[in-house]
Amino acid sequence: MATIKDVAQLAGVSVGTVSRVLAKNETVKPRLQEKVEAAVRELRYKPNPVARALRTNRSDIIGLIVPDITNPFFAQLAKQVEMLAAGQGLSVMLANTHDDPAYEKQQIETLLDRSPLGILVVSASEDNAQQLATDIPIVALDRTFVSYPCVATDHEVSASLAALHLLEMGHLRIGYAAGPSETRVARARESGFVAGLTIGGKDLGVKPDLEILRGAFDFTAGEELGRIFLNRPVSQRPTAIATASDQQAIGIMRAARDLKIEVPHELTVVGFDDIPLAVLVTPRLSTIRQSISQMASSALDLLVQSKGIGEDIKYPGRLIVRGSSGPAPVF
Amino acid sequence: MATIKDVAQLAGVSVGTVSRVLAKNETVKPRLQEKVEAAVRELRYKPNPVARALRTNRSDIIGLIVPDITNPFFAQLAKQVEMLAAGQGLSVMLANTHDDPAYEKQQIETLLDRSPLGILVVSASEDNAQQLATDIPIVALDRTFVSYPCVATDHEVSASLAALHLLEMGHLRIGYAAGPSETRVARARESGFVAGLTIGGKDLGVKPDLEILRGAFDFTAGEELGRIFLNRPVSQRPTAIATASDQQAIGIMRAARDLKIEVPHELTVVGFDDIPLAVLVTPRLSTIRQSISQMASSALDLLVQSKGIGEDIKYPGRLIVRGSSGPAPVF
DNA sequence: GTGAAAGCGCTAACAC
DNA sequence: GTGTTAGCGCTTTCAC
Repeated sequence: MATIKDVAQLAGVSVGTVSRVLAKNETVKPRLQEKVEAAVRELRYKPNPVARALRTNRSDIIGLIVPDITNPFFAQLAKQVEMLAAGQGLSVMLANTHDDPAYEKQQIETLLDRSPLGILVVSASEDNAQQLATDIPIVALDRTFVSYPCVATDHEVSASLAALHLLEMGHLRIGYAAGPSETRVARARESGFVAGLTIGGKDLGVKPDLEILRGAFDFTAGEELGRIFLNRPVSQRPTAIATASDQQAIGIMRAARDLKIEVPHELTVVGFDDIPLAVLVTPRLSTIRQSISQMASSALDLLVQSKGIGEDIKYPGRLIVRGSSGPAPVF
Repeated sequence: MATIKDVAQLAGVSVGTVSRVLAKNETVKPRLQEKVEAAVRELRYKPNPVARALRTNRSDIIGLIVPDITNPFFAQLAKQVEMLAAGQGLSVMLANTHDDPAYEKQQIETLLDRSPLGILVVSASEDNAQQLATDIPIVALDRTFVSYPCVATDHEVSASLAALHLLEMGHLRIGYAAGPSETRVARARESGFVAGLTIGGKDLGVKPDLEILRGAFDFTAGEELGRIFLNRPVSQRPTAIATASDQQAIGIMRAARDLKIEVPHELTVVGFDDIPLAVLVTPRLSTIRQSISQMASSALDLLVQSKGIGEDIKYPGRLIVRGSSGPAPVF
């Protein structure tokens, strides 16, 4: 591999000059600049990122810490981050934390040792993580992390979209399958849904009935909640159920099928997340999709510009209407 | 951050000695060794990986190139690789190729510039990729890549497992939904299935009827193939269908439901891959699971030991029997 | 505006 | 056995 020295020699200039034209901005005479560029081309010279990193204490690597890359949401996030990063000549280092705060800390520290340009972390440690002693920019993604700027979905607003959707279709007996109230997201989605219902109801001059049940985010929990919601006389069961996750929603659809309740004619179901499975179930699931590419893009921007203590950024999700939602039945 | 110099000073030795105790194997007098170790602890010294990489031309980074991290199979692979790597103090750089050979080449070269310990690549360029000019070890994962050693599932053997399973349950009219014959895996799975049926049939002294239909790996193709297989008189339709992918299998189950054919009582379905969705459908899907952790582990070993031109390694998949397979119906 | 030279933190000869 | 030292390839003063 050719080094900067070879280039300097071939171009008949000093290494300093080569370095300057590589760094673009400096004031190098056009004549020399051309000679250097010619030499670079001829030798197919590419600066050694490792040497550069040693000298400048900063490499063109972005660290990405996620709980579990196997989770489709994080996988999508990772993909977007990697794509955007690659577009800027940056590489991505991936680390999983398995939702273990101690392991997360270790992973972050290992990464920090490599002097990355910055670190993006989807944190597992809800609150109790201590500030890192580093000047490497860190941005929290999806969930807050210590006091670093956080780029995330506005779960409140997003959930309220589902509420408005139900109201617009005339539903007045509504169920909400919430997530575990220990988690911040679950609480945010729940309160957003409630708020949306309240405000939307006022606007439309109606007063919807709301029943909230809580459970895990998963399929099984959804099925159980579904049975509770639906295993009662028609006049007492909700005509629409929104959930805190698509898995729950799919569980509820399963429960509905078992009880011979037809979706969407007798029951509307709206999920949250838009997981790949959402389009594979019948009917296809209406849901709220987070704006993953926007999040990735903003987070990366924050890092690259290393806007020290930036402000949190929140993006609303988008309502995706599919076959599982329809107008309220008239009994 | 403390440097090796600080440690040397505090321990009252030279940097060379410190470097030696850090490298473990050298012959350093126990007395000095202890002093150095004490100094390391006191200063919380951690060697700078960047400096080390510059000096040795090799870092403790593993490159991982996949077509698309969003694909659950690659995500699982990535997770395993990352976990195993982290256990050895190695970090993982992730890059997506979007199944584009040109982009893949670029991604590999970018990675190569960072002098990684080695690169794991799940290649998109089926055949036509040229050898890389580098002495950094490369191992192909899941699919062959140029002439580098390849760690993959033995698709033939794995598919034959499905065939034997069907025979053991007494099925004699069997359908196989193959993948697109342009892809190597599809061909391997198909021929493995056929071979399994032939050999197994001989062993059991039976001569099963086999009908093969081909289509894309996806859900929709499965549904179409399913309709062709199943939309005929009972006496002429297969009592069991194996597929080249779980998506196809799930499509077939959907087709069966539409035609009021009950799985597994009237029809056995066996997929391939064990995607997360496989346990969410009703009945749950019997399938062949690739041994992802074994693959990841072997591939990593090959890299770390940089067994130059090692041999290809193939692992058989494992049959996972679930609700979608049952004994052949007696008509 | 450009060249010379001093390191970034580390490893690996090479001396002793 | 241990210390000394010469770089790895680059950026960035500091002179001129």
